[in-house]
Amino acid sequence: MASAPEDPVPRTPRIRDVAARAGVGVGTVSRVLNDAPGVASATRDRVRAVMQELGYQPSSTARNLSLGRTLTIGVIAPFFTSPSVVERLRGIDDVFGHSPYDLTLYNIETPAQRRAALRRFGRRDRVDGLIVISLPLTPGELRSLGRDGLPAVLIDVANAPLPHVGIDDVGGGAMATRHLLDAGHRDIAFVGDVEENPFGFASSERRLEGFRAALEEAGVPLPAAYVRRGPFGRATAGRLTRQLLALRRRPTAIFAASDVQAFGVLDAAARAGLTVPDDLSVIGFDDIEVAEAIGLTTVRQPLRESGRAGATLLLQSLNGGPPDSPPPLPDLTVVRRRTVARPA
Amino acid sequence: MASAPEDPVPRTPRIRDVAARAGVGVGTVSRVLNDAPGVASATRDRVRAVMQELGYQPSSTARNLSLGRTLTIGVIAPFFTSPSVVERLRGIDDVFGHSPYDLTLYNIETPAQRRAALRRFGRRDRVDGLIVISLPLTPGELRSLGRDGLPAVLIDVANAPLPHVGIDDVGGGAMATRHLLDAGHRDIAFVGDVEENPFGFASSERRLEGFRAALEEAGVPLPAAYVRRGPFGRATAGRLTRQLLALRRRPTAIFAASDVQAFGVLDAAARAGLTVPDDLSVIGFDDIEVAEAIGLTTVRQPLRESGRAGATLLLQSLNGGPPDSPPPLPDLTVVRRRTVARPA
DNA sequence: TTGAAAGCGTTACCAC
DNA sequence: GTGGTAACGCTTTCAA
Repeated sequence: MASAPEDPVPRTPRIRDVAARAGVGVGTVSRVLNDAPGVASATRDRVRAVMQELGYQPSSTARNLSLGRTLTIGVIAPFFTSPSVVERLRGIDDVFGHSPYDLTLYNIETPAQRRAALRRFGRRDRVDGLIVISLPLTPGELRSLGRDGLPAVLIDVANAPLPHVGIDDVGGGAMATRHLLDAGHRDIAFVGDVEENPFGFASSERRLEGFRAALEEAGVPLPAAYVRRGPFGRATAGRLTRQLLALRRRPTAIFAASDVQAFGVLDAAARAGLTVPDDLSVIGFDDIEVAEAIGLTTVRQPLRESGRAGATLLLQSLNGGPPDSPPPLPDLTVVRRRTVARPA
Repeated sequence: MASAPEDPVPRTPRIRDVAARAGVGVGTVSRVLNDAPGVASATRDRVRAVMQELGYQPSSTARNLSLGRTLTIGVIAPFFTSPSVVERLRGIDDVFGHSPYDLTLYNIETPAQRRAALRRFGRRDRVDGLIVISLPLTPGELRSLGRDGLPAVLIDVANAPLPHVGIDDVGGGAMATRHLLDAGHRDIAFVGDVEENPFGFASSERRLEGFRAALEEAGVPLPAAYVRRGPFGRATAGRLTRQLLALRRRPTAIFAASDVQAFGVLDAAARAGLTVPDDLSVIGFDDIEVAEAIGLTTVRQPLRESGRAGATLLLQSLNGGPPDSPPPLPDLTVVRRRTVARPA
């Protein structure tokens, strides 16, 4: 039998449908919805039953508008599929995965995306909080964040008056360098990121700073040609390494500013017919998951923990907590594997 | 000089502030905002100037409520940091990264999270569309999606009346098996996922099906003990492999249902003092990025492309397009590297 | 070309 | 305890 014309068109029910059907006001339904006190338990049950019957689900958009919050956290990260970022994301999810907050990801691969993301997120009403990974903010960006009072935390960045979590890149760079020095190397080169890049990555430069300092402290000279920088990536690192290996006085060891770049160094060494670590020692930075499989000696930094720490910090300020100091991260350590040996 | 008491408290401007200041109605401002026709260009310019001056940014929540859309896409995936999922996410971002849509990620690691995610997202007003990766939906879940008419696409799942993109896992399993057969192996074992798991992964079983078929076709017997299944993961795969290697008649080759599991097989082989591929051949499935570094022979499936295809499909239906057939994916291929050889 | 006003679906305040 | 109603900030229709 076809439905009679007076049948109401079935549409997703609103709060007032529930109210009408239960014979109460919308206010009461809202109270039931939010487990607010001041509703007779008989009424509460009746309303609940109607909700069930109608399959009612509140509109989160409307709730957001009314409450002025969105229950979502924005995460801005460059190249979110790169291993180190994925690890940090995992840490963030450790914290927010069980919270009522959703995570909206914003991947940055071009300066235009960066601007778009900060414009879109830099507004209190789209997200309740912001986590920025490895992207130093400009003064202007900071200002616009501050204006809306958007809670934000920075991971792997320290250039700001915002709470942040990071590691001692300078110390880590020195640590890697000393490991090479201790193995007896004196001709040590560096492969890292370009100084000025559209994203403003800075960790490579800080690690280089530690590298220089450790060398100087040990009284080991550093030829200018031993410092090679290029756009982040495995392939680029390989190219830079080829230049290094073509030098008259070839380095016996290379410090790469990241594991991904270290893999590029390894590629180039293999292509040049060099055996690692006999002919060339290599040390990386990060200790991403693959590093173990490859046997890469590297400086381990607590990636996942950094995500967790940043997320925890944000959650605190979301809960109106005081700007707590960031929870301490595990120390950097050199993980000895199979790519560093004494020079021939 | 302190600001006079009559100074308005600086708060983020609303549309009516712009309207008041520009001496127009909010309707006009809205029209300017949306580049709608019917505004004198002088008025338009004036309004634009005021927006600039006030640093006005429209509230997306309010706009969403009014328009009945959210400009966000929900992505539900198990273990979103696992390499194959990350690759698919990358494909999804290829498509949506330049669209006005935001991507909200929902990571599923427990059955409770699964329920929570589908409840939260299975509602038209939280997201405009849904992408589900590697998670077969129950009839009930499908029904609730259908009711709200939420556009959804499935990746790596094919159990539903919803548009989906996937590969021929059965064929891929057979392909891997034939590669081993062609190398001369006759004692071939399988390491994969448990049949019944809380997430309902099914690709492992389908690959096993292809495995069985290829063996049967070649007239090669398959001892029951040669099929080992356990919870997904590298460590588990290692344990299963140890059991396999302890068998009286040890297999000379192992087909792992995924690369991650193949790494577990490799781990176990190394621990047992076996050389790969001399003592044991291993083939995986997926061809995740690490596979190349490790030299793992494997079946390549187009992971990133699958994400792109799924996202494209969703974008089409979001734009009110017809339920187009999914764009064709590249074929599966066996990538020969260093873990398969003739049996001793 | 423009302004006023009625939605969009909640929450929260104020009476009763 | 409960119902009515004014926000929340925008879009869109209807008149002028």
